[in-house]
Amino acid sequence: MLNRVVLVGRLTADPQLKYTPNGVAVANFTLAVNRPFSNQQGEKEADFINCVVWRKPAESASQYLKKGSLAGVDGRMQTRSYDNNQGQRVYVTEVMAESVQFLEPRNQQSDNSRSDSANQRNQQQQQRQNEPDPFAGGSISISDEDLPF
Amino acid sequence: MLNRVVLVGRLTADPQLKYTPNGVAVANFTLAVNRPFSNQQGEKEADFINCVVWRKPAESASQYLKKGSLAGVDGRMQTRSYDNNQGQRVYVTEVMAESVQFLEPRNQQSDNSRSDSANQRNQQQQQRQNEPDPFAGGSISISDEDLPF
Amino acid sequence: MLNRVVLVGRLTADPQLKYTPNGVAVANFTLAVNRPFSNQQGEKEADFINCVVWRKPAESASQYLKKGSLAGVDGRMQTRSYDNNQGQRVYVTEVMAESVQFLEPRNQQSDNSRSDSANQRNQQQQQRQNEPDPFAGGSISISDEDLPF
Amino acid sequence: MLNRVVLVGRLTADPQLKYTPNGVAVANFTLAVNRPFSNQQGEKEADFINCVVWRKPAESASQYLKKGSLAGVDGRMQTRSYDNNQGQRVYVTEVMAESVQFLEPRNQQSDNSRSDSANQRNQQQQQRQNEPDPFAGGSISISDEDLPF
DNA sequence: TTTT
DNA sequence: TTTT
Repeated sequence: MLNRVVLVGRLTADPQLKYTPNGVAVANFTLAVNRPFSNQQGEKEADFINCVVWRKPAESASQYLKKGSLAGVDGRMQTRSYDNNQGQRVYVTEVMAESVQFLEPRNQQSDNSRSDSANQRNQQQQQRQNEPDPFAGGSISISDEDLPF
Repeated sequence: MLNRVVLVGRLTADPQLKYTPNGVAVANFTLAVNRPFSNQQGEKEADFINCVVWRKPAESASQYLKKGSLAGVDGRMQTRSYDNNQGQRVYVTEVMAESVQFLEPRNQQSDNSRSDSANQRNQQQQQRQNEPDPFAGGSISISDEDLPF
Repeated sequence: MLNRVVLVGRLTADPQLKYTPNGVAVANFTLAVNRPFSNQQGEKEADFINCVVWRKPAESASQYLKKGSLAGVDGRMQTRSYDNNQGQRVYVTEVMAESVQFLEPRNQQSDNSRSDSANQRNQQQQQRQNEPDPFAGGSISISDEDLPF
Repeated sequence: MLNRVVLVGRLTADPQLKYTPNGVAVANFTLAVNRPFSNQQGEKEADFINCVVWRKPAESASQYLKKGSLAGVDGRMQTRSYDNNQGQRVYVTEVMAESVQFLEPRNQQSDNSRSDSANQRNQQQQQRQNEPDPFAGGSISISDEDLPF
């Protein structure tokens, strides 16, 4: 039962870092992966692939990646479903990234090139690391049951 | 912009073979790929991954695979969206299979073990091959614009 | 720095199970992977790819696989070199399998279909598991320094 | 019989472009792919993986890549053997790259940052493209029989 | 809801 | 809507 995905593409937005009620880090981001060939109208197309990362690599991704970053992902495809607020079942396919590569040339300068939301996220995260907050992730809906291992 | 997926799993149902208005074969099937580990409730879980194949391998898949068959897929992840009849945008992620492997031990007997729908499909297909029908795929909604190349 | 390999093929011989001086299991086997197309002489060709597995999956591979078994491997390519007894440097490329799939239909009967060397190996292994031998792997040249992690 | 490899690494040297007697382009290069973890001595290690590309992507690789370039490869593992001049059989494992990605940020300037051998190669290549030389690849030992398709 |  |  093999299940392996490898992607290289660019983030469509800054990664979103959250914490489960138990304090486990999860980051979500979408990779835009350009298709090798143009379509019949001669347009360049891309696939937009949702990725999830857990634990340490989640925090690294959130720290080193931002909108537009070139990144590589090695992971597995996963599917799940939930009922939306209109009572309809929604099916989700995403990539559980086991490792994330930062393919952007190391940026020697300070991080002020970072997008605003990335800076904000970063501050929150730093805060969290200094004082392990009992309310960590308290208001978010991800659950420890989604943990891959 | 790498995009590569490799899967081995079992078909949840017989493949669905169709033809575009131009007579190009497309087959759809879903692979159930069991996860390597049990979840926190100790249950075995699986991912259900939708696959599409075009042209010759579509016809082979439809001929050699049926519900429950073990198959390998080598392809790319693709995303698309459409508006459903409630006017909502639905996002779809699927695997465009470039090659499909039949991992079931070659079945030496006649094919009467085949599920009913597989037999039906097969008859249709045979008919089609004998008399290339001008209405081929006439009533289906897939379009030649989805062709990968 | 992505490095990912996925293979499905047949073992050219029974796996070889050994133990490092520290008692860590390693298995070696070669997968014959048929090429998708025939060559210019119309002959079917295959690639013969050396694989290594460590620890638990090494013991499982040695237990469940034998010459001719269909198996899937998910791992990484590795290279190393050594000096042979003629004093020449030999370069080796192999696949470090992180997981091995047994794609043969579960064989319900006893294992007497097993090749002789597989049975032998198996006996040795069983012995080893019963009385953890201080000389384990004593006479073999693999080293704990090759351990992947 | 799946066989899929995806790599991201850096070229250890400029690619070597040659032509078969029939004028088909082949490029060879080695990718250094850093391992994710340090070894037991705390040293960072890398795997050095030989790659071959044919036809158009061979010429692109030779044009856009040089020693040190970050590149991605999507392809298949291949093995072959030959007898060296000491009459010994040498076994070779390499990656047949079906596609090569240039992951270096597009270099807006002229190409004078190119290594000398790259420039030389390039000139030769340009010459070849202008006047399709009857002696193309005349002195090299690669054969059209190695062509993948 | 999409990236360079 | 899910396979052995």
